[in-house]
Amino acid sequence: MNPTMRDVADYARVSPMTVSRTLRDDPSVAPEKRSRVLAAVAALGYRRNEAARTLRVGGSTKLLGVVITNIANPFYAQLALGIEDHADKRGMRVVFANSGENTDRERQLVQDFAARRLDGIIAVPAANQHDHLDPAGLAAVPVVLAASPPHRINVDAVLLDDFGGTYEATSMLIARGHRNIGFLGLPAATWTGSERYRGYVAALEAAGLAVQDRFVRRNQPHVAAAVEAANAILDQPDPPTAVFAANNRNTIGAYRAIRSHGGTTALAGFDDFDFADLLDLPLIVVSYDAREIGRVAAELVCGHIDNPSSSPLARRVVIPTKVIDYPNAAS
Amino acid sequence: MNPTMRDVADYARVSPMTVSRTLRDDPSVAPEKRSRVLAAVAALGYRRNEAARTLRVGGSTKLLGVVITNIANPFYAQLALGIEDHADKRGMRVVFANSGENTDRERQLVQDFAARRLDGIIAVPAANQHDHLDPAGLAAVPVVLAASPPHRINVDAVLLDDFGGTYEATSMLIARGHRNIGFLGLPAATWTGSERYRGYVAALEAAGLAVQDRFVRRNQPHVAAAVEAANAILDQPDPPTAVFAANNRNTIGAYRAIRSHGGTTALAGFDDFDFADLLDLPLIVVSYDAREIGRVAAELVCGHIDNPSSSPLARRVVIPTKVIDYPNAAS
DNA sequence: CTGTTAGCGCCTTCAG
DNA sequence: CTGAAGGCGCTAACAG
Repeated sequence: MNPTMRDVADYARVSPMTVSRTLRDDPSVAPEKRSRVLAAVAALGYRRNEAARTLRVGGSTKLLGVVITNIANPFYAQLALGIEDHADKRGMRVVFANSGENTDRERQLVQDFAARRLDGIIAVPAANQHDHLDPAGLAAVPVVLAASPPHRINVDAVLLDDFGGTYEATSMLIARGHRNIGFLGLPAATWTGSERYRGYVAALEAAGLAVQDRFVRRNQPHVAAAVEAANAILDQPDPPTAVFAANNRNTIGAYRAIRSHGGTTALAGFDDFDFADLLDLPLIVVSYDAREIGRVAAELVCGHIDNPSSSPLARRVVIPTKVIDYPNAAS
Repeated sequence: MNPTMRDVADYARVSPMTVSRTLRDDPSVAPEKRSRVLAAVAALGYRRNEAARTLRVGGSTKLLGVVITNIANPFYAQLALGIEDHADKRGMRVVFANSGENTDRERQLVQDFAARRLDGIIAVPAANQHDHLDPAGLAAVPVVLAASPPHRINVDAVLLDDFGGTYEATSMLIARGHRNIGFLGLPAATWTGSERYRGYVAALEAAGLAVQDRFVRRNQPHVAAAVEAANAILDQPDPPTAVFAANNRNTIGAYRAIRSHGGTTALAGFDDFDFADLLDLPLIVVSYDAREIGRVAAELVCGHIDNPSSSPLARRVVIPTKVIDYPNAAS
């Protein structure tokens, strides 16, 4: 095994306490012994066991747990960066875990985090069932949700203006003369899914247009399904002249479908991406600062860590969205 | 504070040992006491402190540390997924930290990981200086490198066929008749940077072509710099008719520059990406399974965890690359 | 300035 | 089947 403080003490011919104090830079250690200890540490390759220290001091683990659905989604990668930004400032490390949109796994993960006594948890819930995210059932570890408001539990949340962004982008399509607009959405059971759909519907209604169910598909779990759904919408008689896609997966799918249909259908979608301005068809996207969401979530959870009594506030922070128009000269 | 095992024991009117045994599913606990304990656990919201348990049992933390340069790079996001894939199978969690291409920070991070007694560390080194990644200086925590072979330390590594992929893609450009081929590279001090350059040079030489320094730029830290470098190459009299870009950042930069120069320059680049087939210019990419790199790295590090004596082998696993041609009808 | 005692939360060992 | 004693590695709280 690794050397312990006892070993160092024996080697330096002092008591473990002197080693402990030296390692803590306690000024009340005689310079001579201090250097003996340091030499012993170097000779033995000793490294203090932080876990044991934490146990004794009753201190925190300085670990932040993050449960997201999929780190490969650039949105979550940015979120992760934002969380790390803030965590780093406080000397904290971040434990990431992917839930894969599975609530059971999400529950498992947060329980594991609680058992490990992480200082706080940031979660992007896979669904609308949040009972397992209640700090009350998680050894009182503070929880902050991202991208979805809490359902029947009392925790903070950092949200995106899903409704506003969708409303604005859809309205832009309408302003450009489109009257029949398709919608590729997310499961209605998720907050994001229902809010974005609500934005689409509200924009249509504000313009006096009716929602046509034949133009709406709301459950495409991957790009291939999105392509298929978009094709189904475009293959109808009297198809829509524009499509709104509720996330990047659907935007990519719609893009492929539109391209194979001649590229004359206008497209708008939630989530910006790197190549949006390099594609060969025009595109409107709803953009936002995902990194900021992570940063704010980390701030909120750290607030609870610093002040454990401040729990029952259930704050909401909404991050704004911005619509960007990429004219992309069509082929 | 959180309830402890003592609290549960008192509540259930048994000894702490009985609680301990019950929580471990030790069959030698009377059903009646067992249910009393379980009830107490539920009533108090008790959760065993895994850190304390680990201390006593001498067990592992079941944490894997990962140091990468930037999780926002899709390559590292995939790598992260691969690592998690394997870690999950073993009930391990993953601590991610970004070094931001900074070796000092990288050292800080791995030392923090060692102090926390993580079971293993996977690192994508920021530079060619690896002394701080030697397990000997890290409380003997096993280390595996990804994407770069170890320099003067004795650890396993999972590599990419940087040379072969670049050679093949460059050769494809040559086969299409290009004689003057630009190169947008990475810092020569990094393994990846020198290997990919070596592949470019070897392909030229194999075809009897001379390397022309005026076509080579090797240090673009972000897309804007890559655009600038590509412009500088293309603005020369008698510019190259093709460009090889050594990573996704450079490919994007080159793409933008080529586009603004009329789009007649052929482009090949290391790293595939989502929209490669949706762009409005043809493109050749060197593709590979980044997730597999992570999976293998996790396997290797777990091998050392299971068998601590197997350290001094310094195995190398090379993940193959594949060249993909995206004809992308030009505008 | 330094060492001793005791104990963080849990579990191994060994008597009952 | 159950409990008491002791200790994992570290450090507060006291002596000296």
